[in-house]
Amino acid sequence: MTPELRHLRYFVAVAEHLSFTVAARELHLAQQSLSQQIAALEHALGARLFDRDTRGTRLTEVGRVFLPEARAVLTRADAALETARKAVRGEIGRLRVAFLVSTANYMMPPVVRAFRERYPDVELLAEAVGIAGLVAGLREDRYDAAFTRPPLVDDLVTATLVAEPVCAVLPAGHPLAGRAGLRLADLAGEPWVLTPRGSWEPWHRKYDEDFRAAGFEPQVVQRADGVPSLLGLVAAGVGVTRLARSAHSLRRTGVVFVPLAGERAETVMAWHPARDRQAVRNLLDVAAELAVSIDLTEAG
Amino acid sequence: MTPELRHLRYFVAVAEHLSFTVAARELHLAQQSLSQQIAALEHALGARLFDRDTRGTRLTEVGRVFLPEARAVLTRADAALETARKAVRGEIGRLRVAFLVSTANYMMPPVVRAFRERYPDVELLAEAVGIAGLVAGLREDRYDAAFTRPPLVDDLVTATLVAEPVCAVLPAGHPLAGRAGLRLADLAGEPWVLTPRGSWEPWHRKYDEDFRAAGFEPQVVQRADGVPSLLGLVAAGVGVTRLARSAHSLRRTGVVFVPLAGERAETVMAWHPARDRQAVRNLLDVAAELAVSIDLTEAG
DNA sequence: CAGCGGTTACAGTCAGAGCCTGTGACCCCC
DNA sequence: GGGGGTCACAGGCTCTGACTGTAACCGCTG
Repeated sequence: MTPELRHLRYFVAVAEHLSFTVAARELHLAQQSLSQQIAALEHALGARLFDRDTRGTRLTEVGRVFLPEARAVLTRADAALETARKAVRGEIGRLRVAFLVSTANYMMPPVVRAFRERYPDVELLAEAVGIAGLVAGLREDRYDAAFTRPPLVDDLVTATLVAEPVCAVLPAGHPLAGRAGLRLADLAGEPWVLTPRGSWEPWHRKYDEDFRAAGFEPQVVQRADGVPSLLGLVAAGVGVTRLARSAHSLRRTGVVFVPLAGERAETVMAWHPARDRQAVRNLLDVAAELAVSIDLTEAG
Repeated sequence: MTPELRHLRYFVAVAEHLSFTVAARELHLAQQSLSQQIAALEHALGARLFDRDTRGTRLTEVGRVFLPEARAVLTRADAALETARKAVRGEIGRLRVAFLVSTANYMMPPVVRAFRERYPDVELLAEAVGIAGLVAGLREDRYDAAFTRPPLVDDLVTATLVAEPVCAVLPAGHPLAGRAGLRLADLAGEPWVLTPRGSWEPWHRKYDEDFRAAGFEPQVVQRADGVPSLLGLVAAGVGVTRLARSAHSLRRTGVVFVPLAGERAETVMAWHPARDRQAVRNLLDVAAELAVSIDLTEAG
């Protein structure tokens, strides 16, 4: 027989009470069963742990030596289980989070900061990536969660955190730059600067729908990847584009942001349903809490 | 269910091989049984430890956190068992040893030194005590072993270590002091200095026999407890006495030791048979080894 | 594309471990 | 001397931790 934690628990209980009867009562089992298990432990160790006769129970020298050892093992085991439970609650471990580059500027700092404060024992790995890498990373278990923009794909779960106005982005001095608001149709005749079609299919399908609903097909004079590039081209007067208002924080000169009626850009947290761990839930909770308490899209 | 060491062993094995099948082979059990036990452990923790499908097994985040914990518990448990085994072998623990005051001067230093060297992790408590306290201490479990002189009592076990000549102790200048050897009968007419009759019955019964065998009853002019007192009285010319040769080391001036024909004084190790631990055996071995390698009675 | 070798999971069965109750021997104290 | 305390022994029950047999699934290979 090889000793189990049960034997150590029994041994410590008997050693603490120096009585099989009392220890058995505490352990909620019969004195006979306790005697049996202690005997088995003694057999495994090759020595008696207690001197016992009709007038009581005393530790032998081996028992005296073994008692602190047994206690230490039990304490260590308890600690191990407690650590495991903490991991289950998502209070310890590692969390790999991707931030879509175009949302990273305003989402990453407050989210990372708040999460680290709330869960200091979780190793949070934050990374800013493009949309394709983000989705692939979630699917292939390189990220546990991601902050990004919809629409994505069916096999990922998302939760909406914030919605902000979508704006027409015009060069400073553009005839429409002074308006308080615009409809997408107002920009039908403008030259457009957009991202390459291949960047992320679901987005471009939605763009196509939006323009069709506004009754025109945009005349694309230039395609460029990344919000800073688009803003640069707009500032240079190459054309106009359409971005979430939070993008304004990336470039304040040479461009004007005018809200487009009825359009909203959402920021969501996304994750793979098969890897729905508590730590991911905790991250969502922290981010959602943050979203109601401060305007994340203004923070950048 | 509360996790046992078995579950941790199984978990570590699966985590190390990342395969239930291979781990089961190593653990000498069926894959199904292993799966069952891991499932039980996961149920107890409230979370899966492995992501498993038909193409393999991977640790979950909780599993990654728990693995070093489980290893630590198993390591601690192994250490505890190893410590227990050392205690069984008498290589660790506490040993309470009594030395009869009249043998302590030559026995205690070499025995304690040799034992400490051989068993550095055993806490050796050495004490010099009178014969009555020594026997009572062995019987009442205050000492684990004792070095003393026979005869003792039936309920204690003894092992002889050394035998030395018994000497007549005479004042310097006594007519017989120049002799190379004496018989007890030669001292029939002398005034005697002896220990009080009450000090230890078995000894005095033997003295009585010795004197009866020598054909006289000693004329006791003074009784005094302890070898130094006897030596002092002999040196003062009050009378003669009879002591083991090793007592000479306690007083070199004013007294002369003359061997008595045929008489030997033994030094024994004594212990209680009910407390016959390995550590006691080890002490006996060390002392016996010492006895053959050096003349303990001369060492003092 | 079918078959084979690999994975784990599910279902049913069995032996034994661990627990129970009943009983006995012994010691101490009133 | 009896009552209350100790622990040990014996016999029986239950459930757990094994086993075997089977199925579902994936990916490689011929």
